[in-house]
Amino acid sequence: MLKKERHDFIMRQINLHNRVLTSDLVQLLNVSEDTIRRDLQELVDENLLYKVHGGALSKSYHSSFDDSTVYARDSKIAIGKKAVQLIKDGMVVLTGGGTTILEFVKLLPQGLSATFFTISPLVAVELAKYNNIEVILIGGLFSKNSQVTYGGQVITQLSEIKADLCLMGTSAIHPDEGLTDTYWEINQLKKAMLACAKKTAVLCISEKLDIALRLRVCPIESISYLITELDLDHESLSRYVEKQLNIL
Amino acid sequence: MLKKERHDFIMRQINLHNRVLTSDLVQLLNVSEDTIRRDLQELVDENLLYKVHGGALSKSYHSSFDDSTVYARDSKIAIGKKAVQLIKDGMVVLTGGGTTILEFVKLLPQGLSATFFTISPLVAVELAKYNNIEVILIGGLFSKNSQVTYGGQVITQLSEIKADLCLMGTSAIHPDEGLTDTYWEINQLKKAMLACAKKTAVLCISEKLDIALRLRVCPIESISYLITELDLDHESLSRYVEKQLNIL
DNA sequence: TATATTATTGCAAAAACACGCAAATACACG
DNA sequence: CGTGTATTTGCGTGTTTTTGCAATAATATA
Repeated sequence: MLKKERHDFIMRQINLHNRVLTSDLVQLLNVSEDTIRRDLQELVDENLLYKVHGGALSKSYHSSFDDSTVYARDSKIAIGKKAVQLIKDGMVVLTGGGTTILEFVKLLPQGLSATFFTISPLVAVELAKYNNIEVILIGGLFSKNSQVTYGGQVITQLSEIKADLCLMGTSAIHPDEGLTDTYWEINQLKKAMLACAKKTAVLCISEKLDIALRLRVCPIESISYLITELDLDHESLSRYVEKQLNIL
Repeated sequence: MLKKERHDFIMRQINLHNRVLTSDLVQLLNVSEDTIRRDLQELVDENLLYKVHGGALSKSYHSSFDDSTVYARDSKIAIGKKAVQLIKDGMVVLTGGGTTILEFVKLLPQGLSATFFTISPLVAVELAKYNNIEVILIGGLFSKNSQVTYGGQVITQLSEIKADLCLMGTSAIHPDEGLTDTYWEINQLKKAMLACAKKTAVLCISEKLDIALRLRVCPIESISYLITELDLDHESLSRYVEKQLNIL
């Protein structure tokens, strides 16, 4: 088996299970521990996974608890500031959940008059602090992990909305694979959100760039704006610039 | 399970419940006490939590004074404790919003398995901390004052629900006038909530007794339980006892 | 205060790791 | 084709990390 094949295999395992054990890979791929270790190290160097004692973890897995702490808050604020520029008086905006979106909401100008649909209770509460923003919370099953509403009812309601702009956080974005996700329900949800907005902005801290997970939400071309904390000319973004994406 | 995964698991528990017990973690993660203790120590070193005798506490728990600023919190906790007695496994419960309900939710037993419908985002977030509770957030326009969803869409959705018990806070209750309210929309909302539950419990701190406002929600007879922080034989309750109300 | 629970410390075994080295293989170029 | 170079892989060695155990100390709860 070629090295590249092993690497691909490892990445597939990672995206499938969010983690791999060195010992498992030794058995599955039938090579020595050292080889696996070297493979993992090389993948780390390519910024594709996260190495820990005993194996490796998906970079996006990282987010599961980071979301609830104030992880990378500065970056998120930087992203929020950029996102605010997209919002104009009178707009109808649809937002997802997550801490990045929450930071964005906190940065909105006080006088803004707009209509916000959201699937995140916390975002709704934060939006309610603005007098001239009308807030509509889209109801349904409430996800304990991602703290947003989801399920059939949400998707039905989304289909009745026509928004000017959809703002969503992301678990993974990749220049070729586009937006991807791990959970089926969240995947469906994001698709529905995309479908009901004229334009979509993806808020994404840089460490989630260049990651592809199991389920495809949409190709990169379906996204109108990509907002990261990086400068436009940062090399990590070059592959996205090529794709004609509007990058803030 | 990898060490990093354990750490993430612990942090998730901490962020969810604001605290963890060492002994619980030992069982959940199936490792020795020493390992858990070392894990906690490492997380302390990373400045992610506080360690105390018996377990650990969330850092943000200490810095957020939200709890202590709740008006008449002791009374509300007393009410919450009584209300918890009404909840049994397998129930379908509908709740309104407000700080009293929120305190009640925090007092639910960990293992409870039930379905909760709610119009309050904050209640939904709090309920999501219980693994075996299914949470359905009823969506619609979001009220900046009362922090609950309201309006036609909410009422439509409520009409499709059949709950065993409805728990609501109240702005005013009076032995002759029953439940009353000031705002038309909230009034409509409460009527709809009452209509879809077999029984209704009203959570009410004593200072809201014997008050009648402009708009009538329902006569006192439509209420199944009245829960206050007072003892059953307190004189303020005598007029309600006469009305055959179940008083806790 | 007495008792049970929880912490701390040091230790040892097992597992995982890093490093250098050498054999095998693939590649480049005259 | 032959020779020199680079890459890949596995092995041996010593080191580090992780984990559980036991003995002792500290702390809660009655």
